[in-house]
Amino acid sequence: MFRQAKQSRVYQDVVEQIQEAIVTGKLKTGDQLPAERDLKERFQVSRGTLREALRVLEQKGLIEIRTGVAGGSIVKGVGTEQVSASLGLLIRYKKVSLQNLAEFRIGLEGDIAALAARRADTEDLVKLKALLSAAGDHLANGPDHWDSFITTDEQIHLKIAETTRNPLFISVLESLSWNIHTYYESFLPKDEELMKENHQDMVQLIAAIEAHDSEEARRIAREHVRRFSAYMEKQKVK
Amino acid sequence: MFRQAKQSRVYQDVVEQIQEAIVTGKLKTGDQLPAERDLKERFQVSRGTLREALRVLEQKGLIEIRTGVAGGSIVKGVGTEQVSASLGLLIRYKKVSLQNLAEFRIGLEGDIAALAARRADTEDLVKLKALLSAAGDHLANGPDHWDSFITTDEQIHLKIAETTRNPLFISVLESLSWNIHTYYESFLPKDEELMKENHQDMVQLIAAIEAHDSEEARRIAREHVRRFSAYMEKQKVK
DNA sequence: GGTATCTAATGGTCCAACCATTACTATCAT
DNA sequence: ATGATAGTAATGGTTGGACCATTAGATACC
Repeated sequence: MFRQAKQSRVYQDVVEQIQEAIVTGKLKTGDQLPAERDLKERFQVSRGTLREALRVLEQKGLIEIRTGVAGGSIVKGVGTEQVSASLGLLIRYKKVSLQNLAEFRIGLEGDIAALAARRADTEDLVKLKALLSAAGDHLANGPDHWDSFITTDEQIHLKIAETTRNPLFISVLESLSWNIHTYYESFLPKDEELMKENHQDMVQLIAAIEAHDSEEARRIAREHVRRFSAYMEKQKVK
Repeated sequence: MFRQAKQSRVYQDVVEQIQEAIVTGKLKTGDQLPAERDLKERFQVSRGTLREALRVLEQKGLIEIRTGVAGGSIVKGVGTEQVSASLGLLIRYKKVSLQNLAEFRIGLEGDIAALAARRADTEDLVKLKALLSAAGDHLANGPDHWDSFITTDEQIHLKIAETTRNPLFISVLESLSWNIHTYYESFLPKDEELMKENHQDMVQLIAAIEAHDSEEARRIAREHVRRFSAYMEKQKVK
């Protein structure tokens, strides 16, 4: 019913004023805030208090702070990084298992593929095919290029997510990929046979997207993630 | 290829040490950190620097700070609040539309329903039916109880998510619901006919879950969210 | 014309003091 | 005894001032 009474913490007021200016567009991405010693005068607070406010804004991803002359706080706008970061923290804290991640990802990538198949335009397809061909090259160039292959493979997944034009799909997938990479890297497939299979999946998936066959795209994507995850699970047991 | 070189900002080091202790479980929810004047000695930093670190941790939702004797920093653990908050910022900044939310939710709830149908046990079904019956009562009691109906409806959705036993589904759905409620509350359906329809959807959905018919559950859930979202979109235009 | 050095502005850190809030305690009136 | 009241001390919140570290631009030098 009621919210907690407003805490009269000075720095919080400073945070709100600046945040509001950014969210409402009075401050635009790239704009530079006055120097700390100026701002402290304008807000009539001490420098320490002002700095606590800036720390909070930085943590929210709204500003970026650089040192040196001509340094200072520049406005970053609002991006998806914070969603990814907080989701990542949640994953680590809740000790979300590889299996949980995989299960979620199967559904997510399926939905993404289905939507992408409906919305892909020529430009999307050009970029996807370029990535696909790059991945194929890396695969053909032998074991030394397998890391590049895996990186490119991830880029393909991300590009497909971008094709949905929906920032939610993009940032959630980003966060998931990042977390899998960071915490389960050692289980990633380093097996040539499997990588070839993965590559074949991608070829088929992109073909389905090009044909705007959304249910087929969903099916392929789900099967792809499922196989990939099963392999990782097997690695883990070893 | 390379990540940005580690910035030698003292407060950042303090943040990482405390955050690591929390995430790895050395510090548990409810634990109290030493007083600022103690901590500053342990980390060998000034009080100002320490406070910047605490501000960041507070912003991340990892600790809560209370004033007064016996006050101090207490560990909060990691919840979905931060994910919700950063998502909320994106919504306000107009990077995520109601349509984006709806689209994402259709996929998510479909996957959740399908999984829930596979995993629901007797206990889950008992709870779901209890909620369902409560929702039916609220609906029958007239307009004064419509808010209760909506609340109960959300609880049903959440309970279904819990039935998946996967914290990712639960957290993401929670975060989504919270944001829809907060930023699009005025578009929520207040129409009796529609609410009855929603309730019917729930009856069917839970029946499908009980029958462990996962694809049918998915279909119903998707259709349900789709209709619900379409109504909200229409309200918005009005 | 290029290179090295200096300069000044800016963020980062530290210190010491005092204010504001609040759980606990001692006191006092009933 | 008991309940209200005032005092006390610990804790976070804020302030002002000083100095350090970093860096873009100006200057001097070769």
